Amino acid sequence: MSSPGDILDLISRGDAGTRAELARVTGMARSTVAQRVDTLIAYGLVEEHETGASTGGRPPRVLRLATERNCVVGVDLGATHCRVALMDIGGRLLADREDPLRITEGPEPVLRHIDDRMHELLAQAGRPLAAVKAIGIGVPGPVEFATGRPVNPPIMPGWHEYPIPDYFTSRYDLEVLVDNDVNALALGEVRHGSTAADNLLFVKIGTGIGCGIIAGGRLHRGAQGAAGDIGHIRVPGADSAACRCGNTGCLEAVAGGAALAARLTQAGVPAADGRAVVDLVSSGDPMAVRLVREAGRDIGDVLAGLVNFFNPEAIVVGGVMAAAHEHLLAGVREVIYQRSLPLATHRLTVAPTEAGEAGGALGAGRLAIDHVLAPDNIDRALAAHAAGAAPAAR
Amino acid sequence: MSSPGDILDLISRGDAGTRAELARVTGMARSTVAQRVDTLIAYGLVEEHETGASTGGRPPRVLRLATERNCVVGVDLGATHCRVALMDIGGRLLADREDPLRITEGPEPVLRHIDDRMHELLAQAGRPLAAVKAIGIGVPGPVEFATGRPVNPPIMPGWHEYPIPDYFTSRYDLEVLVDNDVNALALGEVRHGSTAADNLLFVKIGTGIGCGIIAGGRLHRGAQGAAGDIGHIRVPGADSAACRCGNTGCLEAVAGGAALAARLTQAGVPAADGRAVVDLVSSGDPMAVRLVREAGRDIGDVLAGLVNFFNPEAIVVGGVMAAAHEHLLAGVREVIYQRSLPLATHRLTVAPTEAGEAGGALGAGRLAIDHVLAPDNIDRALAAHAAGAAPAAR
DNA sequence: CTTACTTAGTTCGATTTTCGTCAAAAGCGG
DNA sequence: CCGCTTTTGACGAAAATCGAACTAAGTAAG
Repeated sequence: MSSPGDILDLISRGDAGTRAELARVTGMARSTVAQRVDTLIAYGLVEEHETGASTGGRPPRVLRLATERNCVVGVDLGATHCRVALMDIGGRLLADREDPLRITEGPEPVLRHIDDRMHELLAQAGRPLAAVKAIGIGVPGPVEFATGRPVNPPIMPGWHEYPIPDYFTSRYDLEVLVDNDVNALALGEVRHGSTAADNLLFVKIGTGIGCGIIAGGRLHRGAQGAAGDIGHIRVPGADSAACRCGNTGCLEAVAGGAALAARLTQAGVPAADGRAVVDLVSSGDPMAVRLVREAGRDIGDVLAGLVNFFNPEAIVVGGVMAAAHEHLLAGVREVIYQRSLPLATHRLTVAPTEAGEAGGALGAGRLAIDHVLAPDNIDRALAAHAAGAAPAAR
Repeated sequence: MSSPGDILDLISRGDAGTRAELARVTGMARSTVAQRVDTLIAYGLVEEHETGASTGGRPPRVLRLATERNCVVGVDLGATHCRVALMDIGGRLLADREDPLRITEGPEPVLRHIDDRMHELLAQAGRPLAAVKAIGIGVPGPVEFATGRPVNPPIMPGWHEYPIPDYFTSRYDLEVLVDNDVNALALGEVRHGSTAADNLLFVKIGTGIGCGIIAGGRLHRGAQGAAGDIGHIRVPGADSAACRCGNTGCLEAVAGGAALAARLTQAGVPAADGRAVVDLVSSGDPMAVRLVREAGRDIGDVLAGLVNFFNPEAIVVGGVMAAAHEHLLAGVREVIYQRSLPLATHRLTVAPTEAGEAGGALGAGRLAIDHVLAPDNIDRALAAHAAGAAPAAR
């Protein structure tokens, strides 16, 4: 028994593109499938496109997601930037834009900025506001996902407990998902990129270090939504490094972008931040290269433990520092393959992210898409639609 | 729309115990619920028991799992022991028995032993063989769960790729689930014990150290079924300890039962194995106490990292060494609360397991029960039953 | 160009499933 | 004993689903 939501799921995943195929895959009668499809078309989620290639008989009519009328907005909020992306529910990027923006300015100005950019992008892409079904936002700090409230975020003063979704839901008829930025990145990697993995770690190495976790095909957020905070795991042999968290020997204090910049500066090679370090590496500065490779080994040390514990099939590295991935990954791989168990590393891939600059925003958009297209939510929406339409028709 | 399987799920979880309650919970018509229940009763999975207490009107008839006719067998295989437990599908222990048995003897003798014990326990409990719907087996090594084949298990020579389920499925009409022993323990803790947690780590500290992972309410096995192998994570400041895995500084080489026994012996207090260490601790030997507490700190060091990464709501400690849990847990807690982030430790509980000696077998049994009662499997079984019965009746 | 064949989609009556109401059952309280 | 409440079973009504027949739209062979 497949509900309309399940049908839509098959269409959106590309598992079935025509009525006949849907009938074969679900095992339901063709007439029933046709009726389900009609419902979805009437509701505006599915469209009939061109007729496909014949396989010896009447050519099928291809079904597609109604990408013209259904979009989402993905937002990547960083400490000093804000990227907003407009995507259709097929996952295609329609338009995006990045601006410098200090998250420390507080919720209202930042959310107003997002709001403005959303309208700009909609105008640019020629889509109406009503086409936006959901907004996904990735923020650089812990969030209670269910309510969309940041929880004591270290680098987001003024955001603690702020109900981010309310800003938009009080103005527009759409849904808002707020999550940690690394979770968005991880989701984007498995659902948008080509890395098909049910168990994946997305390691973001920027100023700090964080990790998005896909466990059994689903995002793992942990009990308090604090999962993935690997920046403060202790690195063997680095007890002298003091971390902003108050402890010593944290991974972030050893291999984070800020830490590398500081160490490089101290060694006589001035570097303002992580990006500066990356630039030095690109230009072949031997000291910077050595430091980054060493950082890779430190990160690898922590990841080796996590590989034993979690047994992922892929580790994807992103973030500012990942731009220097040849040297960084060399160090990471070196230690992982040395320290992790053969069974766990046997088929493990360690690779840089394929998503570019817009990765975070695309991942956040994917979060929104997954929510909009979730079979349960579709069925609920259709039921509400039918209940609202039927009495009005009488 | 709740299928018969879902109905059974509600009954087995205790969420609804009468037809009226089921109707309220599922939102389906009472007549529909009654029909579903009839199906389950006819199939022999549910029984009507005594009438419950009236709440002012006709007293309801209480529905229960048909525990008389449906049992499972849970098996805990250790390096040197084999515990077999007979449970009903309600999770109640009917009979169990433990024998010394070297797993190195190889698959056939060991499985024959299990087979014999199963029949003994059945006779003892007065249940027919046909009542056994599934067997769950926890083994001390990595297993490909889907096929029930061990994968290069270090302490199980001769078991590599051996198809354990076949031994039983070729003889009897039942299903066999084989998993790592720590996974069984973890499952037993959340489903059998009182620790209700969607994200839990069960840390087994015996000769070696392993960890069962519950992520989002489900067992996390990882890509190769190798997840939870925390015994070979590197402990900061222990690089001198050589491990049997070939590396140095592994947790197991520092805090495992075998390592502790060796260190204690070296210090002039002879101890044969982990259990001997525990005995010494119980008798108040100061050296042993100090060592165990130190081991707790080392384990805590690794767990602190995993708490940051995984953000569980509970850590449960079991295994031989956990018998000395006052001192062990003191060390574990000490380091975790010092090194993990406040948000992650805020509501974290660290406690010894409540399951006793039979924990492993009970957990393995729970694995079998969960499989038997899984809504999808129930619906499949009912469909097959109906398809087989209907044509015969004509 | 026609004809046979194949596959896709639609229509509509038959069947099955589910619902909702009604009545009977079974206890409580006065 | 009688009204009240709650549970359960029964049965006709309503809805969902199926399946077969039919139409549509192509390919391939002669």
